[in-house]
Amino acid sequence: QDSPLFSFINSLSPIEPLKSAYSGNGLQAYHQSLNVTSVSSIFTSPHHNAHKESKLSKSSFADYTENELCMEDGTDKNKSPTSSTAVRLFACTSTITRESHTMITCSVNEGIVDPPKGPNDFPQPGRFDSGSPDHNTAPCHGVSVRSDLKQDKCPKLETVQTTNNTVEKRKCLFSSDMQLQDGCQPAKENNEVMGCEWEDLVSVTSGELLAFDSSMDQHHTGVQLAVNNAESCGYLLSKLAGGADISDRTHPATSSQAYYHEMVVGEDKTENGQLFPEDKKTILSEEIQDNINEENACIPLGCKVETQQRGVRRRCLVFEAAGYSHRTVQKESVGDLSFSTCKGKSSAQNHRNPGKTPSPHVFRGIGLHLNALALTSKDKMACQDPLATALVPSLKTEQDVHGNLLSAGGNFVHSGSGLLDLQMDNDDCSVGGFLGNDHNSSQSSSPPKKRRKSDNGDDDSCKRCSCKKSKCLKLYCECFAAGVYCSEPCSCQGCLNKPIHEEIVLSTRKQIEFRNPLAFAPKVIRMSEAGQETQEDPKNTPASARHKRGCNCKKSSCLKKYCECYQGGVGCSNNCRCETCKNTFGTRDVAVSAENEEMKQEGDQTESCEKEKENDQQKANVHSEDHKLVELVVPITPPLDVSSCTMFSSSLLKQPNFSNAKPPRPCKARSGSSSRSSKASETVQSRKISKVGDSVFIEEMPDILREPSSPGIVKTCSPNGKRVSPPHNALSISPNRKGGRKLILKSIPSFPSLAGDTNGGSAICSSDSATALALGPS
DNA sequence: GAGTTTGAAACT
DNA sequence: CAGTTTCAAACTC
Ligand SMILES: [Zn+2]
Ligand SMILES: [Zn+2]
Ligand SMILES: [Zn+2]
Ligand SMILES: [Zn+2]
Ligand SMILES: [Zn+2]
Ligand SMILES: [Zn+2]
Repeated sequence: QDSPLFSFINSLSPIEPLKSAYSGNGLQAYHQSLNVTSVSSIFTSPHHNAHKESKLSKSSFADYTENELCMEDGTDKNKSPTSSTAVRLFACTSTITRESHTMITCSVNEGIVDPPKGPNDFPQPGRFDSGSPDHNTAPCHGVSVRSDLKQDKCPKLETVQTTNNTVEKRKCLFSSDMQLQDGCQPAKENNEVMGCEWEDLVSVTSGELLAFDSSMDQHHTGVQLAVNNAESCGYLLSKLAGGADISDRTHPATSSQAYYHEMVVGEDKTENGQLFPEDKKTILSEEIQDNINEENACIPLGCKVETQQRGVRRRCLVFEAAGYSHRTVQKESVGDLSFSTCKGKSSAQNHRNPGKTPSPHVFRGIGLHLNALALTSKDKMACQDPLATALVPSLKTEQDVHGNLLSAGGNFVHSGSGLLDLQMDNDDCSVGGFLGNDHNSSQSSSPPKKRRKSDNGDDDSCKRCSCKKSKCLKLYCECFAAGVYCSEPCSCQGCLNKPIHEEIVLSTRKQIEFRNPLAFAPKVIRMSEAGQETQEDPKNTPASARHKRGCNCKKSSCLKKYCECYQGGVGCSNNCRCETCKNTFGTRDVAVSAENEEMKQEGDQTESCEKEKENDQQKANVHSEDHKLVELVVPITPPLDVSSCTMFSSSLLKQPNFSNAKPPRPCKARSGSSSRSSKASETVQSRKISKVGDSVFIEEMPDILREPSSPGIVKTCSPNGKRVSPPHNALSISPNRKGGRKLILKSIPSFPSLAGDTNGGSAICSSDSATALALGPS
C-alpha cells in the first residue's frame, strides 16, 4: 500500500502511469475498505460513478490511473466518501487539463482526507450527488470543450511547457504536502480534537465542491474536489511518508488549500504565461464573474467555463473567496452590488449558489481563498441551496478549523498561488474592470454597473509598478509584493518578476518569506463575520478589517495613502504606531480613543497634530462631513482589543491572503475603480453604517482582487488618487468605524494568525520548494 | 512629467 | 531590536 503511494509520488514528478482507470471499481473497493458506509453509499451512488467514469473515460486516463493510486492509498488509510469525490475530481481534472498532476496529488489527499471525514461523508455525498449528477454530465462536456479550446488556442509549444509546469507543480505539490505533513499538525489529531470541525471542514468542502459543480460545471467541481483532495492528500502523504504523525499535524484543509492554489496557479501560469493571456484571462475573469453571478443560479458554466480551464480552476479558488463576497453580498444584498459587478450580478442571480457567485471576486482577490472558504460557508448557509445549508455548518467549522489549525494551510496557499495568480491579476485587473462591465453588460444587469468599465479605465487604470532598482524582486515592488508577475502596464526596469524568471521569482519570494513569513500575507484582515449572528444591529454585522502590521505614520496622520491602513481602507488598530492618527476608517485606540484622541489632539501632540489636524481639517473642510462622521464614529469605537480577536481570526487570515495578493494596485481608481469605489462608498453610506462596514469590506476585497488598483481600497476613492477623497472617506469612514468597532473586535487580530497561516500556506503554495519552508512556521 | 514627500522594506 | 538607508509609491506642482 504504502509502496504504491510512494511509488506514485515518486512517479509523480514524471507523469505517472497509473494504470487503472480509476474506475469505479477502485472507488468502490476503496470505499468498502474504508468502512465509511455512509460515505460509501454516497459515493457509491451510481450516478457519480457513472458520471465520473464517463468523464474519466472521456478525459484522461493517466489521471485515472492516478486515481487508482489514490484509491489505493485511500484504502490503505481509509477514506471513503471523499474518494469518490476525489475520483471525480480527478476525472474532471484530467479531462480538463493536463494538470493531471495536480489531480493526482489531490487524489492522494482525498484518500487521506476522506477517512477523517467519515462523519462528514454523509453530507458530502449528498451534496455531491445533488450536484454531481446534473453537473457531471455537463462538466464532462465542458471539459472536453476546454481541451479543445486549449489545443486550438494554445500552441503546441505552450502545451509542452504547460506540461512541464504541471509536472513541476506536481512535484511542488507533493513537496508541499510532504512539508505539510512534517510541519503540520496531524489531521487526525485535529480530527480528534476538533472532530467536529474537521468534519465540518470536510463537509464544507464537499459542499463547496457541489456548489461548484452546480455552478461551475465539472471543472469547478473538479477543482474543488482537487482542493478537497489535496487536503486529504496531505494527510495521506504525510501518513505514507512520515507516517501517521505527520498526518496528524497537517491540517487537511490547509493542505488542500495549498494544493488547490498550486493547481490553480499552475494552470493560470501556464495559461497566462504561455497562452495568452489577456484574452483568455479576460475571458476567464468574465466567465468567472459570470459564473459567479450565475453560480448562484447554477449555471452556466459549461460554456463559459469551458473556455478556460484556467478559469475553472480559478473559479474554484475563487470559491472560497466567492463565498465571502457572496455572503456579504447576500447579507447586504443590494447595496453591495454597487461594489462590484459581482455583487450586482450576484444579487440578480444569486439564487442558487450564492456562494459561488462571489468566486469571481475571489478570483481576483487571490488571497481570498481562505477567507472565501469561511465566507463560503456562510454564504452557503445563507444560500438556499441545500448543499449550502448542509455546508454551512461545516463551513463555519472550517473557518474555525482553519483558523485554529491551519491557519497555516489556508494562508499559505494563497501565497504560493500568489505569483501565479498575480498574472491572473493582471488579467484580472483589466478584467476587474470588466468584471463589472462585462458582466454588467452581458449579464447583469445590473445594477450598478460598474461602471464603465472599462472604459476607462481599465486601460489606464491598471498601472503597475515602476521599479528601477529592485528588479521587482523585493517587496518594494507592488507587483512582487502582491504575488503577481509584472506585466505590460508595469514600467519597471530590469524586471525579473516575470514568468520567464519564475524560478528566480519563487526563490526570492521564498527567501523573503523565510525572513518574514508575513511578508506576503494579506495586509488587511477582515472579518467578516458574519454577521450573522452578530447582529447587533439588525443589520448586520460589521466586518472589521485592520491592517495586520499596522502603520507607522508620522506625517500623514493616516489620512493619505502613504498610510497602509488608509490605503487598505481600514482603520488603524492597536498594532499601529502612528502618530496623530486620523485615519478616516477608524483611528487607533479607538476605544480609548475617544478620550485619548481628543487628548492627543489637543494635548500632547498638539504640535504635530495640530499641523496635521490643520491639514486634515483643511481637507476635511472640503470633506468636512466626512471628518465629522469620523469623529462621531470615533467615539463610538469600542475598545476592543483586536489582539484577542485577531489571532483567532484565522478565517480572516484567509481572506487577507487573497487580499494580500492584492493588487497590484495599479489601477488606480481612475475610471473604473474610482467609479466603483465611489459607488460603493455611496452605497455604503446609504445603507448604513453597520452594513457599510461590510460593504466596505467587501469592496475592499473585491477591489483588491479586481483591481489591483484599488488597493487602497479605493477607498480612496479618489479617482485621481489624490489624496483625500472626502466624500468617500466619509462614507467609508462611517462604515469602518461602526464596523470597525464591532468588526474590529472580531477581526482585528488577523494579523498574527493570518501571517502564520498565510505563511505556511503561501510557502506551500508558492513554491513547492519554498513552500516547505513556510510550513514550518505556522 | 519632474520633483517632493512619505513610510515601508531592506540593511546594518 | 533599533537605527539607518534604500526604495517606490503617493502626492504635489
Ligand atoms: Zn516592480
Ligand atoms: Zn510590475
Ligand atoms: Zn517589474
Ligand atoms: Zn497610518
Ligand atoms: Zn494604521
Ligand atoms: Zn493611524
